[in-house]
Amino acid sequence: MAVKADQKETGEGLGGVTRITRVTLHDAVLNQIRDMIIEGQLMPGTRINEGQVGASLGVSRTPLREAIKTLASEGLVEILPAKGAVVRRFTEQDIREILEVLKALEQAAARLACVRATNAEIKKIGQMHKRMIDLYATRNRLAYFKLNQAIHSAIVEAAGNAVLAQQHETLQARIKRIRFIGNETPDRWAAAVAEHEEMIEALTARDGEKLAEVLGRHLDKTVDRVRDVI
Amino acid sequence: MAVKADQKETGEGLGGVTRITRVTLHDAVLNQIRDMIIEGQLMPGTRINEGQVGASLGVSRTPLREAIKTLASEGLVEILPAKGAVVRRFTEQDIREILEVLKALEQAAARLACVRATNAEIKKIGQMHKRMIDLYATRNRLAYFKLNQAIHSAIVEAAGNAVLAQQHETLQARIKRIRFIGNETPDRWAAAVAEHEEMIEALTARDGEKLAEVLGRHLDKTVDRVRDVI
DNA sequence: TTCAAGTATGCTGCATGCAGGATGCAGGAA
DNA sequence: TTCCTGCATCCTGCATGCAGCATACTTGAA
Repeated sequence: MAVKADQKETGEGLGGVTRITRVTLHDAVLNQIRDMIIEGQLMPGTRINEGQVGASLGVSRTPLREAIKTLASEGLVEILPAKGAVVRRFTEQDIREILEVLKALEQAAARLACVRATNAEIKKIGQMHKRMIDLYATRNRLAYFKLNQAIHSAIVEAAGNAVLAQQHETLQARIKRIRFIGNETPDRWAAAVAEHEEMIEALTARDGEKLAEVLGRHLDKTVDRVRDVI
Repeated sequence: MAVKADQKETGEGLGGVTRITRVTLHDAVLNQIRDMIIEGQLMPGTRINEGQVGASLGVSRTPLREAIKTLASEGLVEILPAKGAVVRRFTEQDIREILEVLKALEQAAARLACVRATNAEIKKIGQMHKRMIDLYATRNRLAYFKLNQAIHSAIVEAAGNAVLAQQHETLQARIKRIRFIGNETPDRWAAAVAEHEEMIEALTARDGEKLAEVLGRHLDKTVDRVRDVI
């Protein structure tokens, strides 16, 4: 299974000509492994054997090692000197801390987004919300989950702060898997949807404080939602 | 000039025996280069020639490249495919965004610290503040600056959230250099000191909201303090 | 049978080799 | 003179080789 070099548009040259982008193996491997961890193909505690993983990706150890170092700095893997890298396992304390920071970031984003977001952005988020409600109605859990995360990311992006968005994305990646497998009881799920409803109202009204407050509640509850899957 | 392998205490074995720590070249190089960037030995825009830098550190290209990848994910260097790595240059927009996030993080830390910090921690921060005042009195700019940063970090650490502290540290590193060379006019410097005074009062009173408010003001002003050095 | 020491294997950490692309310079044409 | 093209050099990206440590196994003794 070779790594597929995904294209990425980085602006254009003359007359709409798409500039060709070189994707280094390092980058390709990095994204691949990150996805494998998030999607649960590499479970927490799994040793990453450089020889094996490299071979299975059709890549030598060098770019793989570079990718692992990056993943370590993103907090997704842990490097044990002279022993190798393992997919990081998070304690309940870790989760609480991550959610606490995510809360701070999203609340800051909320206040900024209510000031800076364009009407188009707000409208788009509202539409995402509507689609999410549909998915809730049909209990399409996977699609619901993805759109849910996308909404949170969209709010953060609407704050117009790339650094904030990037930090948020990195932290969110750490616990994405755990959030997904967290068991959503029917009433908790309903409550989450209701909170989202409030969020959209606050955003539409550009009420930053209100939006921050709802997001805070929303994330506080997340701790309970994932507690039993650690 | 060989890389010195700095020791790091990672808990202790039996009877206070310091456990020997293996420092990989990757780590040593990483810390070395990070310091070189922060201390201005590697200026923004500088190309990092793997051959040269590796030779000057007495290290082969492999661990150096791994370190560079990590620095890139920390946002201190930029990797241009097939061209190499350059020390990242920050625009005024970048600085504003970073400070905005630092503000969010420090404000969150402020509220948490006022709840969770031990009296000993608060006392210690108060003492650091007193020492800083002395340094201000003697206009010892370098020492003042370092202690100033240490105080901010101490407040964040007092929040008892390792993830928060780590994110803060990483972001702070990005603009440490710029903050240092930012020209502190006498009145702006005095204002900063006065704000610090307020901060310590709020912290001692465990008034999280007040502390968050002062920190917010403090960081808002920082944009002005560094604007002209970009 | 159990424990310990010695041995063997495997894997990581690092160095180095090699190919391909990027940069700079020289030479020629307009 | 200026611009373009071809060439030489340099450097990055990746693969691979090698040494040393960690772990597992084996053998022997209590």
